[in-house]
Amino acid sequence: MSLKHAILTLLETEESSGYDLLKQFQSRLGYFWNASHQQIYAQLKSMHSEQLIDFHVEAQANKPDKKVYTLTQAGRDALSEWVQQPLKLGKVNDALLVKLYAGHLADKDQLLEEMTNYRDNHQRMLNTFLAIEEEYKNSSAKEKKNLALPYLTLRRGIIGEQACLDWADEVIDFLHS
Amino acid sequence: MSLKHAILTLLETEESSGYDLLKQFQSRLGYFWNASHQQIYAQLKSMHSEQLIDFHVEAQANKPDKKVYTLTQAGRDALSEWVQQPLKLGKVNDALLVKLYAGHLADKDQLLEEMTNYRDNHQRMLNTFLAIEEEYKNSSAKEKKNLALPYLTLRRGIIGEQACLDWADEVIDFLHS
DNA sequence: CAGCATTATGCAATTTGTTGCATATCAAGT
DNA sequence: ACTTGATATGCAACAAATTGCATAATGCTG
Repeated sequence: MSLKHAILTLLETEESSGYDLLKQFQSRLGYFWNASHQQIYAQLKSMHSEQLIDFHVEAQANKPDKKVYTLTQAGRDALSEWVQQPLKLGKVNDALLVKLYAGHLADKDQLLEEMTNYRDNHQRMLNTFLAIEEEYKNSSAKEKKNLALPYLTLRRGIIGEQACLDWADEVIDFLHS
Repeated sequence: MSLKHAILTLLETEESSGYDLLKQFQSRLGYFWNASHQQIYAQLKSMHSEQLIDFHVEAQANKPDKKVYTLTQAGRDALSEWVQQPLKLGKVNDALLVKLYAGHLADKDQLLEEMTNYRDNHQRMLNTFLAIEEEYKNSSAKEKKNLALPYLTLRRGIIGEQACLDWADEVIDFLHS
């Protein structure tokens, strides 16, 4: 049940609507968490009923109203308690690897297409992350200090995506041979 | 619903019991799939009711009996159909990154412990994978050809674990400074 | 021989996540 | 005017995963 904690973490930095959270998970935080809008709205509802978060409705010019959520004290407490608990190891479930393992059942062109598609996706993510890294590098010393930990999570994204690309190149090379 | 396909893939290579599958997911296939024993046994049951797999009970000396599952023709068909379908992008849910993002709420020593623990785990995985790679490299040309695709999935493990270690070192360096 | 780990299997309750559907506002293009 | 796309929210049915419990045989260690 860690979507809860991912949301608490984001709200701790800044108040957001469900839609804001969705967009963050889809873009710059895509590396460490993914969730659908249905999941997010449902989670926000249940967190509100647990009084971990509060909201107010904000009217916007040129856009529909939104519900902006903020942490309550209980929410802050729950987050800091969670941060102090040790984690168990994360699960890996990578369907592409399963598919490649069973790849003799598909034809080479299909695998190649899947792999180049995979490579393109990760290249796109890497570019996004590198752009954010540039922003960070150009920020003031004070900002850098404040953002040091988020920056390290970004580094995970960059290093991980680079690894994806290196591997994809190996596989594509093999499939071409 | 891809545990199903992961299991079909493994059974396509060799017949196995639920426990065998569990052990594979925990060790050499840990990189690409994880599942609990409850999940595996339940999945096998449902796949058997769908007639994708068959089993026979095998008595063992010095160990409890086991149910050894094999693919049926329908199972083979389902697998090769799945391999031919394009995948959607995998989800990432990395609680360690969430925690690091919110790391200012924990104390440095705790984060350090979490990170060194993470590093150790991934070092252990990397060592396992490297040992398997050695085996592969020492196998015959014929074997190498047969195992080419599984070997590429192993490479994903190696490259990915190395990336984990590189990143962990960056973070640990930072936390020490 | 008592206690613990490993092998081997499973059920039931609950929590999470997915899929499909539904609604509504506003901007921009055709 | 009409359609498409982005913003913004949500419900309901279903599938999948987690957690807790339960059983049973065997091997090993003290």
